Amino acid sequence: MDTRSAPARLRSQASWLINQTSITAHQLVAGRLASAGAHRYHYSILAALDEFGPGSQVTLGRHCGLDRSDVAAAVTDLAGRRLVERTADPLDRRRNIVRITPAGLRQLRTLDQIIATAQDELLAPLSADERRQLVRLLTRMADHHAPPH
Amino acid sequence: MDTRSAPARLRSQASWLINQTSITAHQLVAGRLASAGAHRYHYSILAALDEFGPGSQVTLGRHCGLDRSDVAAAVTDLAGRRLVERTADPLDRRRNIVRITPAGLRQLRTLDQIIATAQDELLAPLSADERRQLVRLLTRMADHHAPPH
DNA sequence: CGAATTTCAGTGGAACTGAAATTT
DNA sequence: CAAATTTCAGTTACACTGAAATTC
Repeated sequence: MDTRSAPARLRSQASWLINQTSITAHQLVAGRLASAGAHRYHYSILAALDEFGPGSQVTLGRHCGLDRSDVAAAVTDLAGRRLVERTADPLDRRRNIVRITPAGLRQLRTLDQIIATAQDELLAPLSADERRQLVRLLTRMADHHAPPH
Repeated sequence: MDTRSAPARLRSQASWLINQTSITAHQLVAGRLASAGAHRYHYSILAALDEFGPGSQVTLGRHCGLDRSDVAAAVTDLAGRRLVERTADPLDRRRNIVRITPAGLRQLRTLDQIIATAQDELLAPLSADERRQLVRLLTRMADHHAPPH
């Protein structure tokens, strides 16, 4: 594809531009994470556990916008690598309590670096000021379309 | 998901924001197109045929960033609905020449309206000035990451 | 021959749905 | 009983790949 020769109709549509950029972003981020044996979901979950502390899988999913099923699968994967621990909640035995391990914290730091590099690649054509503007505008859109809390 | 309560790490990353916004955009656009019995690929192809005139499937794919296989399937679909015509190129019989029909043009006008409405919904939280800024920044990114032509 | 085009079959990740099992 | 949580099986759309058939 050469987006520069796309129909003007598409080139001027926010949804199309966002989608094209999302494909590029995904290729950059997922590609780099894959070479570290990691997955996009893994990073989100480790980040949420680090920032908010241990929590149930439903809570995790709400925090990072992941589906319950995908959280279950990702947590199983992460637990197998000893990056998180999954224990039954003694106060409510329907729930699992998921917590990050020291190894998980170390992995999170590594992934932070990897992802920062990908961001830089993605935002290469923008100045520091423009990057802040873009993040500001996208944040407003994401917040606006988020369900009421 | 409530993106407002996502980890700060994710909320500040351009790639994550773009991805979340892309999901929203896709839901808005694809949902509305579906109620008109249409598909995202269909709109791209009709728009390219309208703007650039008849062309081969490879050309179509290059113009709107679609894979050769997806173009083949979409053109078969569109031809079945008589929105495009597919004829063999007499000068190079490896090629198909795809052209938009009058019915295809009418459908394109309809889809234009549908998609414009979705854009408005997507960009609701932004002022007219901010919408232009966003499109400008995304265009720069898309162009920068496009392959050399 | 090599290269380009179309077409089909299929892969893999992503977002999501339905339903069962368990517990509150 | 209804509601919440986890888990599994499966679905759909999407981006992409490999390979065959045809033609240049």
